[in-house]
Amino acid sequence: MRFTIKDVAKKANVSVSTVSHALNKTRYVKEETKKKIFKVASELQYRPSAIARGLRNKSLKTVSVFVPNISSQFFSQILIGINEIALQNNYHIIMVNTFYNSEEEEETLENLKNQFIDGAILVSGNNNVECIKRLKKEGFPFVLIARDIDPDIPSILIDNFEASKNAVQYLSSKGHKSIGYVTMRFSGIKTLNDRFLGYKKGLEENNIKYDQGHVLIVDEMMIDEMAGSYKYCKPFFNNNIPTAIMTATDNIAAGLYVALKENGLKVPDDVSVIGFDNLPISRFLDPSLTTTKQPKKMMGHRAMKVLLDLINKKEISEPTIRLKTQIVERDSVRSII
Amino acid sequence: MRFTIKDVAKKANVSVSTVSHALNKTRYVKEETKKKIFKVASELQYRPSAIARGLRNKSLKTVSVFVPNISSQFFSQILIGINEIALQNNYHIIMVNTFYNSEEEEETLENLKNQFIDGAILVSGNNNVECIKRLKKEGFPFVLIARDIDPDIPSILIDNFEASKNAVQYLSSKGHKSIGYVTMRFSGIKTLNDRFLGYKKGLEENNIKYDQGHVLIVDEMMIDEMAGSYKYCKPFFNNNIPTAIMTATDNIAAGLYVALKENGLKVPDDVSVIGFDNLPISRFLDPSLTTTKQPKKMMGHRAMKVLLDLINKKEISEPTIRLKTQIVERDSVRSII
DNA sequence: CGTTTTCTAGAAAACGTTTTGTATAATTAT
DNA sequence: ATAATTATACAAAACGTTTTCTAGAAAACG
Repeated sequence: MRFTIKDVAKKANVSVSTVSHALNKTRYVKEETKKKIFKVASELQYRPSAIARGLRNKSLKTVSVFVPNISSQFFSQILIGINEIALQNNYHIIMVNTFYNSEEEEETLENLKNQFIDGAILVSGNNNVECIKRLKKEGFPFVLIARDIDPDIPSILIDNFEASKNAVQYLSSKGHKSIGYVTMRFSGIKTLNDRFLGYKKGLEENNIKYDQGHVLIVDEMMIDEMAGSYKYCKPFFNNNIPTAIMTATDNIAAGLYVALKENGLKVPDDVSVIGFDNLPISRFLDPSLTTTKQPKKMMGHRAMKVLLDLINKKEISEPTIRLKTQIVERDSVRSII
Repeated sequence: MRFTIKDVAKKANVSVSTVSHALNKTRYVKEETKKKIFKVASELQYRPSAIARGLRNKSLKTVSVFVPNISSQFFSQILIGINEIALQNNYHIIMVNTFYNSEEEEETLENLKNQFIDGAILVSGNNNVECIKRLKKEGFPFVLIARDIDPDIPSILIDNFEASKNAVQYLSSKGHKSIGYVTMRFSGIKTLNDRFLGYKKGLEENNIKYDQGHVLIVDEMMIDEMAGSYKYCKPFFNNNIPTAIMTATDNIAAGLYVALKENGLKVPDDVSVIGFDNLPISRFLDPSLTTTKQPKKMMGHRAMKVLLDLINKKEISEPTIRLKTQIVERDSVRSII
């Protein structure tokens, strides 16, 4: 059995409200009385019920985080960042793994909204623009990460177009004139679409002509990117090999690695590979993967901070925050100049 | 603004209790009235406050899951399993990432306990036996995964000793007579200790003498196993190489791979490697990693099911559940017979 | 000395549900 | 025809807090 504030009040011979005020320091309470209350509270190991407090204050100090697939390090790293700030502020995190299921995301969010959580962070993945605009209209506090929908909606982003273009530029500077691209289907996911557009723009700026035959856009890759990438890349890159291949994520690159290897192609001797994300594993692939770094933990930090501001009705200066990316050079790209 | 049960009652011209009974089907309500209530509820988009319900029912249908490091696929796969069963039962999950910080785990758990969550699942990692025994004594519902403390405490486990012994047996059957071992410091973590003992027993049973010089026990590897493994393995395996190396986890193997490579050693030509866990990435390492499979998702399933039983005060037949493991053969072990 | 502050603290309302206790009308059983 | 049951629905209590109202006593002020 747990003790309630009533038990403390009774044992300390004071009223419930005095206990509350003493413990929360919300009013004058005589030093002596205060001492007694603290003593009794500690004796009984009293811990206020978060639920009761939540009912009264209309807040459980809880937010939920929606991620498509916690097993991808891109999302888990973001989650770690979110978690750190949440912890500092005594907030709890309800984790929801959507597996890219838009409807379920919406349904769960609707259920939690205002009846449980103070706010939400939606990470990447789904494309339910309507739902998100509705949230915005309702004034429900939420932040997007890696989901680019509307500049007025608080979002933590990178410049995918620019970053992707830069990666092509990088490959070009290493002498590559035929550059392939592997991505998953981006039905309306702006993040992925921007990367693809950046790739094309990069080609253009470096006078490389776009070759449909070097581009692979894969369905059904979302949940298990590595496996999906492997499965579809293997036949695709059997012949007709560019000198370099860009991938939309590091996980895709990991699958590509195996496909290339099984096709008898060595990275980077036969073909260079550049990824995107800079996941922790990228350093441990063989060869270690050159990639574009996204500041994942920082994105989590910033998102949670903005969310707290929204919850506390502080002014947000700029809804959309764009963080810097950076190419991390490792061993998967060969100079062929 | 959100509507409450009162709003529904008023608009439907009935009492609050009738609304509650109609919606929850807990008492006779005339068909006609019922229809009206449902209609109004849907018009107002009424959703009962989980918090208010939680206060009344003393349950928010929420459990918390403590994992050491969500960025490791071992934990994220377990989490996915837990999540699936939780979702089916309309339970929410509060995720807590402990980073192997025992005190913080204890503190957070103490804060959540009985005042918020209905139960907890503690995954691996820490060694706070006292705290856990106390939980047990208090009758608080919780389940351990991969944390072997006491047969009376509900736990989902594998037989680490046996599995590890089998791995040695497997290597021996491939002709290996010198077998190294890499693990992290296991100050009281029985799981890891058992694996090590299994390794030693395996050597013994196969008439291989234990060689201290082939065993590396690393501190400070917990949070980032791959990086830690790499850092310590590189100098260690510079000379004095066994023909095969076992690692306590796949992540450690991934770090070892890079260390070996940088030392000019090829897997499996120069040295065979066998991991433990069968993480999704293991298939995509180069060469793909032979390893012992733990049924991670299933462990999550079972744990959550047992936890629900505990919460609902159902009888638990056998507190400790041991699941089967299995060696997954891939390309990192060479036969040298 | 009377009046205004300042300490001090209890009573009660409120948060939004669920559930128990009643109460009445309608139906069925005896 | 009367008693027992069934169908129906409202009022009120309870869950454990926080906060507002109210108010007495002590201290400061003029």
